[in-house]
Amino acid sequence: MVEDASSSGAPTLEAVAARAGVSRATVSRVVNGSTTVKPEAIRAVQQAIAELDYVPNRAARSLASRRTQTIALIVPESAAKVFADPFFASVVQGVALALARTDYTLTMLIESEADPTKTGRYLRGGNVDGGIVVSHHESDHSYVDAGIPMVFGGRPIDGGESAGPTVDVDNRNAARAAVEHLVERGRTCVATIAGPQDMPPGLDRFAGFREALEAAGLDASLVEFGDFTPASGAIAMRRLLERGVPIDALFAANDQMAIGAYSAIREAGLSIPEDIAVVGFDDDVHSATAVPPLTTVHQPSVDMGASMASILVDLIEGREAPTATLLPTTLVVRQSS
Amino acid sequence: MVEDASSSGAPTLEAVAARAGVSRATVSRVVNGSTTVKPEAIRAVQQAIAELDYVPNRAARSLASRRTQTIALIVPESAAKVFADPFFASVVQGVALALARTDYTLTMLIESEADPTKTGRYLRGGNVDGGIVVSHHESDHSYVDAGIPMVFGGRPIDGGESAGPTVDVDNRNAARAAVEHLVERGRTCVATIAGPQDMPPGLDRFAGFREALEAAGLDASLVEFGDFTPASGAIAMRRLLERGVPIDALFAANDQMAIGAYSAIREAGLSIPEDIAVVGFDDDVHSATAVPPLTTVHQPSVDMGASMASILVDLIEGREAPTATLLPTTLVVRQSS
DNA sequence: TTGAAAGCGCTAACAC
DNA sequence: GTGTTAGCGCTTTCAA
Repeated sequence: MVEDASSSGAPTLEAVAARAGVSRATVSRVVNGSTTVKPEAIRAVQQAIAELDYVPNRAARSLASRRTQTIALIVPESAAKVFADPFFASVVQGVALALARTDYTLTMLIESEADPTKTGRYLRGGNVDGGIVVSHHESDHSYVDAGIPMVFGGRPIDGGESAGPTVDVDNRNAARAAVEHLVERGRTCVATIAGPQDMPPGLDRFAGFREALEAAGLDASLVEFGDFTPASGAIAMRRLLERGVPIDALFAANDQMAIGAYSAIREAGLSIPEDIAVVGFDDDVHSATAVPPLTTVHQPSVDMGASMASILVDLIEGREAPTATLLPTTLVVRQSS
Repeated sequence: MVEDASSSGAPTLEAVAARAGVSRATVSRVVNGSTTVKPEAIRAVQQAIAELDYVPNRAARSLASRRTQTIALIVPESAAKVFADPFFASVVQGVALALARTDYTLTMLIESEADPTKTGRYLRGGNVDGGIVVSHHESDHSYVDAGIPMVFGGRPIDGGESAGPTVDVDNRNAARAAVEHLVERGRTCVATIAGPQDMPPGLDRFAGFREALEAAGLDASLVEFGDFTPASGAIAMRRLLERGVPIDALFAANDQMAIGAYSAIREAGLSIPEDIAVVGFDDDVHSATAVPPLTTVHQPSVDMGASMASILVDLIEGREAPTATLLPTTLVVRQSS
């Protein structure tokens, strides 16, 4: 179906102007919602736009306005983890959904391990208006001074100044509350499967664990480390059990490791929660349907993504934005504790 | 740090040309790998590019060349599922990784339910060179004739002509093999939790289930439907058990529903695989660490994403590409069967 | 093999 | 309020 015999590709602003009987500038004004246009002109333009099925060309708009209306989502190449981890997946989902309601477009930037400077150069090349970083594993944030606004998920590694606003949950206090819950249930030999200690969530949840036990006067030496994967949780749990000391509760730094621990606990012929009560962290999709359903710390992951997106948009558009946003967690008590 | 006192923002091609002592056209040729440039000129330009830390401006390039070097990843607004589903997450990961090795950029397009035409208009607006569609729930693919190449994950709904190349696994035969495995293990009362029957994977896996049982002369009426979520799996399993007829095996149309079924089976005081053998589909991250580890059909999800990406790039660049790619599945036998 | 020049489709002063 | 006029930074004929 040919819309306009004289045009070859998509209709241009010029075609709209001609059809509406106004100048290109006026069409541009209407498209961009300028208030200084006569109502009748607005109507004429809108009708022409509809008739022609006109869509502004992003590249041209961006070139002329020096804005790209594009936001980069920066994920590490070890993206396996980013997407396999339901928590990150929800954060991404939150970002994407929030942005879908704006005029911004999301582009995914995988940090190439082969060429670590690629990401930074792309950001500095004026191709995006801002960036969202959803991992903290690396401390080499060479893109921090990309000259454009950046928002980070999770607090920066200690010592590293935050390069921009952060959106996070209070991991330490949330972990502390989770462990206190175990203590209140009468558990006295509480172990933990901590996360990697080069990542803030790993560090902070571990700190919360220790705080809770020390406050209760309990031993806090039943510790093994995992890398947030189910398999690492299973391995860590086996090591804890092999110590041969009594354990009546476990705090896992995330749900995936908790689920991994489930299998090790079962292998050992122990039952949950009778022999060992388990609490996780994240409240991912699988925790509610685990057997038994997992008590865990719920993080508002979709909201975190949405917050990051809206903070970034505020920054890009020159509005004020909080430099550190802490979203509330809640302990979801199910049958594992 | 000011690289070049005379320039304000990022260095332009013009600045590179000046520094290298050549024309802008020559710089453009070098950047785009033209072979008709003298080696010494190439070197001079490359050095200038390095010194200036020059990055081509995408918008300008796209405007002039009428190519965008951008590929859209189109996901339904019910993106909750897309990202919560580890299978889709891996597919996306495969797409992203494959594209990271090319000059193409991935932009995520969420199909707005509020304005269903938005996606189509964006695609038709010349903003991307091609699109990858990773869901088939909707039959309204209004973007099929967006005038740009499109690649689809999974075969189209019956009747709907494929609007472009598809990448898929042979769901029917894979399901059939999974069920045959149960039959070979001596199971005779095989139930299934099928997926939604408006989605090809749901349909095809169900068809494979029936085929296998009919070929074995067994009853194929133990069927309940779920929506691929763990919760729906649990509910469906409960309904199956409530029928009061003997069941000694279950084929779930995906792992998430299989895991959901696990809890219903346990609630009923039955054990896996002694009382009921279970086989899933997808081989997602959790299946190996489930208790017991789940026997399942492994899909090469990352490869599927990568295939979609490379097929799309071939199409965009005018190369031939297969219209239907079927990737191999393998039955991973673990302890649940 | 290289340069000059003409746009790509749009925005943004600046006049009117 | 609206039109005119320059470009935004790059690619791409066309000549040389």
